Amino acid sequence: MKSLKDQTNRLRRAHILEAAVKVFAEKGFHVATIKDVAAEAKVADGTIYNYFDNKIALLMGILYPQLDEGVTPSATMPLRSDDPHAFLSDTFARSWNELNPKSLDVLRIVFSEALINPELRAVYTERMIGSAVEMNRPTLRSFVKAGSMRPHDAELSSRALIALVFGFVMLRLLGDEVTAQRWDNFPAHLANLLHEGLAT
Amino acid sequence: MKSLKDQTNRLRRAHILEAAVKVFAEKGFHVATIKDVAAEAKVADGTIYNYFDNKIALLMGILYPQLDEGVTPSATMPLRSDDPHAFLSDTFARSWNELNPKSLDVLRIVFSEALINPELRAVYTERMIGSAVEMNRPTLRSFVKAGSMRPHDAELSSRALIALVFGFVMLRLLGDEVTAQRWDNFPAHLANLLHEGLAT
Amino acid sequence: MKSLKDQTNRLRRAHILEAAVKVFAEKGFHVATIKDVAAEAKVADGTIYNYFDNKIALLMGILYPQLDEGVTPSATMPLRSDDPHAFLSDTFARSWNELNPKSLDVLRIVFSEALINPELRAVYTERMIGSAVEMNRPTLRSFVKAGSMRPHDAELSSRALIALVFGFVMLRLLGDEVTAQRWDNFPAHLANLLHEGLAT
Amino acid sequence: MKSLKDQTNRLRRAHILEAAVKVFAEKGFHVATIKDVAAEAKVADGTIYNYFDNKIALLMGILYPQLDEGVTPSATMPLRSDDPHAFLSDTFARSWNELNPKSLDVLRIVFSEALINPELRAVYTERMIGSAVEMNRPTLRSFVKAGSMRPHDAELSSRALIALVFGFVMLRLLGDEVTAQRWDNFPAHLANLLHEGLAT
DNA sequence: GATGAATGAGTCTTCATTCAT
DNA sequence: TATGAATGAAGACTCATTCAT
Repeated sequence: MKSLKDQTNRLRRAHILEAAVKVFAEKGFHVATIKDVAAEAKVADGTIYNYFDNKIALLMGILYPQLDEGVTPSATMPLRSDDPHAFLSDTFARSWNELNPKSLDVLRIVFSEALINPELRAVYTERMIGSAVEMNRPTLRSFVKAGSMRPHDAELSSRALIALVFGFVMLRLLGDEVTAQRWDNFPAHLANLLHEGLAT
Repeated sequence: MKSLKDQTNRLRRAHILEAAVKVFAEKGFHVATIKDVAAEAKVADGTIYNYFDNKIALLMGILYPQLDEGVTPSATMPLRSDDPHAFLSDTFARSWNELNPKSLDVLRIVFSEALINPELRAVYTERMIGSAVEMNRPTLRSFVKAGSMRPHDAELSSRALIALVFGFVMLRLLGDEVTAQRWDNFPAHLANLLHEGLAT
Repeated sequence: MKSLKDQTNRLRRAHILEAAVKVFAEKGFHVATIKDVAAEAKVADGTIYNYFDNKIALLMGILYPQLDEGVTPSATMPLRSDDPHAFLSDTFARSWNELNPKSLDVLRIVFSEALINPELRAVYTERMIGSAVEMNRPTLRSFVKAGSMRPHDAELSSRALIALVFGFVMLRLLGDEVTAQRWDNFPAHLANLLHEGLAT
Repeated sequence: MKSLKDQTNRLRRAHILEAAVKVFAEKGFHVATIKDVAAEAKVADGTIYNYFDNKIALLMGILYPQLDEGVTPSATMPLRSDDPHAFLSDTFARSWNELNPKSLDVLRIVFSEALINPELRAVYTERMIGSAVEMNRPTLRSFVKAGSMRPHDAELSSRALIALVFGFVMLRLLGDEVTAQRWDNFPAHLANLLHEGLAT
């Protein structure tokens, strides 16, 4: 019984969150109204307040699952750490794999808001960037140590990997057409670029 | 006489815009109020409307000078295009040179707003990304043609260069501490990274 | 169920309109504030916007029922058209019958606003004056044709009838005391005046 | 010297008033702004305040000359009081003579404002209606006494005369086309109508 | 729990008025 | 005296939130 209620509750909550993601991504958190979200979710305004304390709680509800997963999560995709090129390939492939339309909508909301909301920024940066760095830096260091990568500052390079992903996300979210059209070509291209360099 | 009034007018306009940049960067365009901007500029609310039609005109006033310059502008910094490594160094150096605190504030505002405002996005993307690509792609292609870079898709690589810059801007704006602390190390590091690659 | 909500809705709407009539008549449309109307209706400011799009919609809400009726409407009062004197008596009696305090308030608002608002003027004039003329002119003509009135230009006379009514409305609205005190004597007096003339 | 200054002062004042009449008649007193009037008069906003205390003083400046004259003034047009029909003719002719475009503009402003402004209404009614009645009633009474008019309540008839004029002013101001087109036919028509009546 | 009308604090914007030049 | 920029009070309108049904 409790389980059934719980189930329904969870579903309705998720349903509202999904509507919120859509609406916030389209209009922005501040411009979108609770009425907009309610209309999208096909519930009454007041109903939303049965599942979320207030408008900001909606935003957090969108943000936190994302935080729980990290930006390069999913045990579903393995990450080979034995070979530098494979590692780079896997890193980008994983990120690209995560970047489906839904998560891009979420990133649109999160980026837009985190840029100007210090609290959100603090939470997000620590979790997302932190966990991404923790994932890359040790591996890069181990490659250098093992002599399979040339000596370089892994702290900086790990940031470069993240920056590349963030940068491409921005290019997509800002509507760059080439980025969108050739989206699937980038993981391999970037892996090569970083592994081989541009020099002859 | 006309010149004097014009001068004062320009100065006051610029003064208000500066206040707006500060306030919008701190609170975000939608959360910041005209009263906030007026207080920061130490003028009355109504005075702002002597210089700008409405709140959105303030945003555009911030945005357009930026657009006029492009993201990698400044005839002040030359860009050597004879040598691949020099070109990459100059490219990043130039971008980093542009990214002073004031322009980062502007980017904070523009990114945050462009992510959720299609019109702004259209203008910004076309101008900023477009002009940046026009700057990189032909040079990359000429290097490949001349045999001083290994063959690669310049369309993709030019996006990668821009994505790196955008990505690092995001890392800074999102408050990543390492990025801030080691900010000045990145241009050289990135130039090397892209030129030599990580392979041994 | 729908009927109940509809009913409440209509009632509240009418209640707000009534308050608006009172307030607009007292202060004038432009001087009266939404807060004034809300206070008179004993609702919050925002509530008014649940029933009317904006302040002008309130004005139109006041105006349109009036327009639907015409200035000399009401099937309740018959208008004898067999005898000239009876016709004149009925015409004025009818108008006077319409001119209760509530409709005088409405006329105060409409006249004041229509004098300086071309759109309102166009709508009002066409409907109100037009329908009044359509009512008088044919009858006057038929009386002339039948020989029960002396020959005269019915186009001009029909305007004179309307002008008399409008003029007395103005005298009342402008606060002329004699007009107010002897209000009920005018229909008969005017009918005689126009029928017999002043000549001996 | 003083006379010269005085002269200039008077002229400028009149110039501003003229602009105010035009602007107020077009937009209405409350909708028109001081800036509108200043633009029409081709002076700066502040200049108006050198000649008038505030916006309401402008309105009064428009109104008072009107009051000083009364609505049926002008010693220029004689009013024959020996013969009923001549008297009626002269009365309407005089009124019509006063109703030039400029004074109609003034009446548009005054009527619109007096309808909703009790103070203005009090002043206006007392002066305008009062003086008009003083002009008609005694003459009507004398005609009755002399037997050149049939017995009737002169108090009511004098109001009817005024109401007719006011009513036709309203018909014009509200944009009735027939009234405008046949404007000059009304004085004679109305004099006949009231003198002879409509009866055969 | 769901609903959606009511609320009223908060915002943008206007404009009469002032006053330094 | 003329000017017109600065002022800030005031008003239309929005919308997150509450709560009676």
